[in-house]
Amino acid sequence: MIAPKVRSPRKPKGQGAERREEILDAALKLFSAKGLHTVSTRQIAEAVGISQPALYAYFATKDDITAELCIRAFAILVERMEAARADFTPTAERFEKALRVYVDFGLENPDAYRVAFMVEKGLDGTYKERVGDRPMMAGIGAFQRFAEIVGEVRDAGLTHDDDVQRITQTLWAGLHGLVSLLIARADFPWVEREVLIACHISLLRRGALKGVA
Amino acid sequence: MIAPKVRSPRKPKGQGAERREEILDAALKLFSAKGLHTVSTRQIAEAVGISQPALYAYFATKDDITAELCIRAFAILVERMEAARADFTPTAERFEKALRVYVDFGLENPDAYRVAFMVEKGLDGTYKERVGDRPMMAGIGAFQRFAEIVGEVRDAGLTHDDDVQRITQTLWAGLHGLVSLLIARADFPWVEREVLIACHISLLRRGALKGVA
DNA sequence: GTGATAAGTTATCACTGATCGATTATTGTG
DNA sequence: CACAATAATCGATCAGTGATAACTTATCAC
Repeated sequence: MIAPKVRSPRKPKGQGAERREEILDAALKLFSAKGLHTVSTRQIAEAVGISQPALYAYFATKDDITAELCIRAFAILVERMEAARADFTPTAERFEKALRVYVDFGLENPDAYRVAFMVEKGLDGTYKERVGDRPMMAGIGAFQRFAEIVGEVRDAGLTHDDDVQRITQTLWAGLHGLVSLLIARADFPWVEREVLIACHISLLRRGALKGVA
Repeated sequence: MIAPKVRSPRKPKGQGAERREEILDAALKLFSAKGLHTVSTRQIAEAVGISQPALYAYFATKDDITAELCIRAFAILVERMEAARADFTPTAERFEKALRVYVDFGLENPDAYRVAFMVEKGLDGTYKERVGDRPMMAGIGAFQRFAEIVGEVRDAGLTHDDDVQRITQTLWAGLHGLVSLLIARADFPWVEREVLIACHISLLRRGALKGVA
């Protein structure tokens, strides 16, 4: 039983980008399986079948890998939000559906969600320096799509508050709380998950919209 | 300009617990200043004025230090919750005040809050194994005090839902979302903080309580 | 004094993310 | 087909991390 150490064949000349993809895939799987900071660059490299320094030809930093994963995940969220908005009509029911899109996204992409919103960005700003605001900008992109939906509801005169930024941020915080707790504290004695989500969303709807019991 | 390397005098025989206190103080300061995982055990030790391995006479693990800080912080939250409950009367106004207690606590103890609710507990459970659920139990203690307050409001017939666990978890998620985002994403273009908090709390109140515009 | 022992030390380990310079393999060109 | 150019990659290594082992020193009870 010697270590297998399967080496992936060297990529032909122009196909480096392909390897980049392999790295991201391997990293995502490992992060999902073992959590973010228990996974080392060496483990990622081994999963891909290359040496650890080879990673640095594709990513300047370990954080860059997670950042890229996060950006991609947000691209998906933006898509879903746009889809939700495309045929949106300002009713309470459709509004709840839109909130649900966010929750589902978070629960289906827990690792990307973690990287985007739950990873500590050192207070001295070292993380920000290196990785830039790109993941956060991607997050804000999704946030803005969400704000557009909220805007339609407000224009229909359904909201208590009429400041779109204010409502959106408040709702976002409300959604984020649920998603992040369900992800980070999965072992908490929660009420049945589907029930909790439904309750939470209808609470947010009652809080934001008027006239609906 | 040589490194000072001030050594703290050795503690007399029975006074080891005192040193433990010094370590916790130093760690809290460093964590607050530089963030959780950018602070090393060597930095903590130097701040206290002892060698790095000396820490391990008082804490089995670095995580144990943060866990202890977190437990202490939650003791404070429990106190505040009990104070809020002591003279509680089930009105919408007092209810909002209780929610505010939670938010204020989180924003005043961001590092403890981070450790308790926002730190990744490796999915393989290594963190949990080592540190136990003690920080989380402390958090749940606070949660239960909160549930008692919610219970009073329900008994007064003010809530939409009548399942206390359900309401409490939903409200908690709502509060946590705001607190954790304000802590972790302080640089996001938030609406003015006080306004946001007020909006968020009244949204939660409208969502949970009935009959109040 | 003299042992016992709490308190603290130095040296070291395995591991982490990251960098350096050398070394392949592939490619378009002569 | 041979050859230089270069993308792709590797081995060796660095400083820093959390943690451990073995040793020393100060303090205390008797």
